[in-house]
Amino acid sequence: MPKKDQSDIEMLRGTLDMMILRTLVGGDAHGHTIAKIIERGSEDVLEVEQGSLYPALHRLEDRGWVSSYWGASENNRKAKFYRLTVAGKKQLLRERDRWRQMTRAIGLVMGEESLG
Amino acid sequence: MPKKDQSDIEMLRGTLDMMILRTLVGGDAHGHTIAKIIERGSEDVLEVEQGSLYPALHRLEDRGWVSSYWGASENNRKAKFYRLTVAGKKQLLRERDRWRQMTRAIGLVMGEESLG
DNA sequence: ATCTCTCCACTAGAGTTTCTATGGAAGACA
DNA sequence: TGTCTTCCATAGAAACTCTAGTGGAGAGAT
Repeated sequence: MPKKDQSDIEMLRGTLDMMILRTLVGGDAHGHTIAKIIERGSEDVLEVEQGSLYPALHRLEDRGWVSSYWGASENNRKAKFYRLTVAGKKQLLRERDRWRQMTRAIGLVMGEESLG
Repeated sequence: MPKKDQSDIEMLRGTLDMMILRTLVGGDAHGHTIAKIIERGSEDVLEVEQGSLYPALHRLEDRGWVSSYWGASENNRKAKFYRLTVAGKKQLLRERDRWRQMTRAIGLVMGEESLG
């Protein structure tokens, strides 16, 4: 497995929570599945480490953006499922708008044209 | 002055260095000017705090992406000018490509369509 | 001359997120 | 029984930005 580049780490900051919320729009899911959906959805460009994923899920639950319950996974293992709350949906829209505004602003600074 | 939102902070992570390097493509500049160029270039969406800017400049210099020299500013004040090095130009291209790849990947996950 | 404003550089400490590296429990299967 | 895979979880380190300051020096007004 290739070593993660530092720039990857930094550029992903703050986007994991948003992508988790987005994933849950498609229905309740547990951690392992959420990670797979994000990874495959990004054409395997993004990697979701467990050490990032679970703290993020707990963070989202603490803030009330998601709720959780125990159930059985597709493979019949015990798994904690997460559900997007009403507040979480609003948060997702806020974060998506913010993401668009920020990437647009950075795009303006970086310029659309070639740098030589 | 409005309080900075946490999401702003996170989404800017890792992009400041890239934007500084990009700014220096237009010619040598000192810290104060670099900040203004980025802020105005982003239509004042981005704010560059001094507490972020100067550590970033020192970081870039340590890594060899920029070099520095003392001079006089446009207002005849003492100012430390920064110049993009050859290695810095290569780094800028790497970071720009990475930025494009990451934003594209995140865009795929977030979906282009409305969320309702 | 002195005061005040603006420009310009710099630093310490706190806060947040992510990483690496583990540990552990439980079903599937040979 | 033993091993593989799935699934959850945490500790400690690393990195960057923020807030909140310090300090100096030129410019212009009084």
